[in-house]
Amino acid sequence: MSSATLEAPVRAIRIAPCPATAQMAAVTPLKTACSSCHLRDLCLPCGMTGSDVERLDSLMFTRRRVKAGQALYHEGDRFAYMYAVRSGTFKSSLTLVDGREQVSGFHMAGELMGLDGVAHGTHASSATALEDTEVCAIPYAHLTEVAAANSGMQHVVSRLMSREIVREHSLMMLLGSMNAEERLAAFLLNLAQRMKARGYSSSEFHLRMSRQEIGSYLGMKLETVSRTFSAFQQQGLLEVDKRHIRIIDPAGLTRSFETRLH
Amino acid sequence: MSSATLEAPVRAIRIAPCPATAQMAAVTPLKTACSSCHLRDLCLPCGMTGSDVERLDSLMFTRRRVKAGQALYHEGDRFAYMYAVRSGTFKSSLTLVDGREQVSGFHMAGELMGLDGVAHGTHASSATALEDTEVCAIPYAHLTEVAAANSGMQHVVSRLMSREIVREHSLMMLLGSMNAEERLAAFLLNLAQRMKARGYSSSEFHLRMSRQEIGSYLGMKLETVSRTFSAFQQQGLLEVDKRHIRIIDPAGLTRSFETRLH
DNA sequence: CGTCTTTTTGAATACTGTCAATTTAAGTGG
DNA sequence: CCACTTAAATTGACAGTATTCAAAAAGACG
Repeated sequence: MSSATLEAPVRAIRIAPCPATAQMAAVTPLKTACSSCHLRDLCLPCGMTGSDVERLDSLMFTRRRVKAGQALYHEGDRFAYMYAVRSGTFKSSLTLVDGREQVSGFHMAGELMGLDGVAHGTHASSATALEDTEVCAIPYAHLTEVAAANSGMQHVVSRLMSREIVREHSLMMLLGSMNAEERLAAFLLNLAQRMKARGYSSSEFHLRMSRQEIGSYLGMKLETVSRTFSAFQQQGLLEVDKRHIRIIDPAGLTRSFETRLH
Repeated sequence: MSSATLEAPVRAIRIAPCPATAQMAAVTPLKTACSSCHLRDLCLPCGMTGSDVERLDSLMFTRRRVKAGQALYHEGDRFAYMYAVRSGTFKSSLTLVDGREQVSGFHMAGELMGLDGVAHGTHASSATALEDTEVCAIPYAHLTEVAAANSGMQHVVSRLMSREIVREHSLMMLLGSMNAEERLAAFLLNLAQRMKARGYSSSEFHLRMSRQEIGSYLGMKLETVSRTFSAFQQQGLLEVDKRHIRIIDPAGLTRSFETRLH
């Protein structure tokens, strides 16, 4: 139940002009204006000016709820929307030839999903809610229309895509050159930083993903993830209770992947 | 010397309106029109119409030569150009905190580099020539100008960036879920396919990168790369003579990473 | 021709994966 | 509400794979 306190701030996000109920949202999707969104600083951090945001507002993005375990889109679906997470957590994943799942990312409030679909017009990965979630659906065609009339907006979209490329670079780095402890340490510190950016505690949080999903993302088996959590606990770096994490010694965690000896 | 025959077709690429000498190029950079470029089908495969290409031509990209071992740009350099490889091979890499190099990609004729710089206005990785090379320098500011006046062009740029994201997804997959043999097999088959798309033999080619660079890219040590080459040779899948590769049994290579048993 | 780099190969070690058993948590249905 | 089933997480023992250290051979280059 300790996770409830952590969830509270996310649940508190409400759109000023449309304080509708959840029931209404399920039937008639809410529209959301970026200018009044509590997440705008996270979502559009690429130097958007006030006038850019106003232009975005002309689109009034549709909100959509996705329940825990449900998919927002599937690998191969036609690409028409990109999505901004409003609340909750998603995973991106793709299915390997042998049927196993490969997790390629986790997405928290204010982060974007679906940009990999621009390339071929179909989503290259699936997005699945790890808890009850809410997203803004951004019609890509409309976005490019706005962008065509406004080069500033175009820059924003380009930067967002480039940011995704950079993000994946660093993950490749992680997968290519780190051992199990370093990978998990980097993962936890990254999560902590993102939690902090969202106003949560960076030292204590609840994992929304399973050991298996973490392992898939970090390129290791779920047993190794579990063992590494235990090792960190024995080293006095963490307290772990299933999915509840308390970081006791962040500097020690940082050292564990900066002090590369092998 | 066997590589000379492989290089010949690349060297043969000449721009129709400007058949200048290499010496001239070093002093007064040549300008290149996309419409007359032999690589246009590789470089702009995202559904560009004839009129789009004409608009691109108004920019007349500057050509630049980069000698083997030299950097086209460094990690941290201000981002102003993206680059299209005209001939030769590049590697993208970044420097880890401990000073080691992490290779994040290899780029052949017709492929783009530098898109990771859009995010923060500085290049997130370095690009180094693995042999004597030639690139088209594409001023990003001009490109966005053209794109602003032409939404079709904007789509092209967006698709190119998205394609980069998808490419990195598949590399992550590789790093996250494959063993040494599978990684090297996937790498070689990918190279073979790209050679074929450029009109070279897909069964016999010359590697432009060292075992160490391959290892860095694939997340394994150079010794393991070497051992895996030897293993493939013993299995009758390859003939390896240093950097000269002949693929004897492509189907066998494919099986080696499709028949995933672990 | 000597030096430096790259590549190959061997032997020992370390790490991660595999298999299996147990515990705990979370649903499900009577 | 409780027994039952299912899923998630932990832990141990062992096997397998990749890394490390070391040495030697083969080119590359001035």
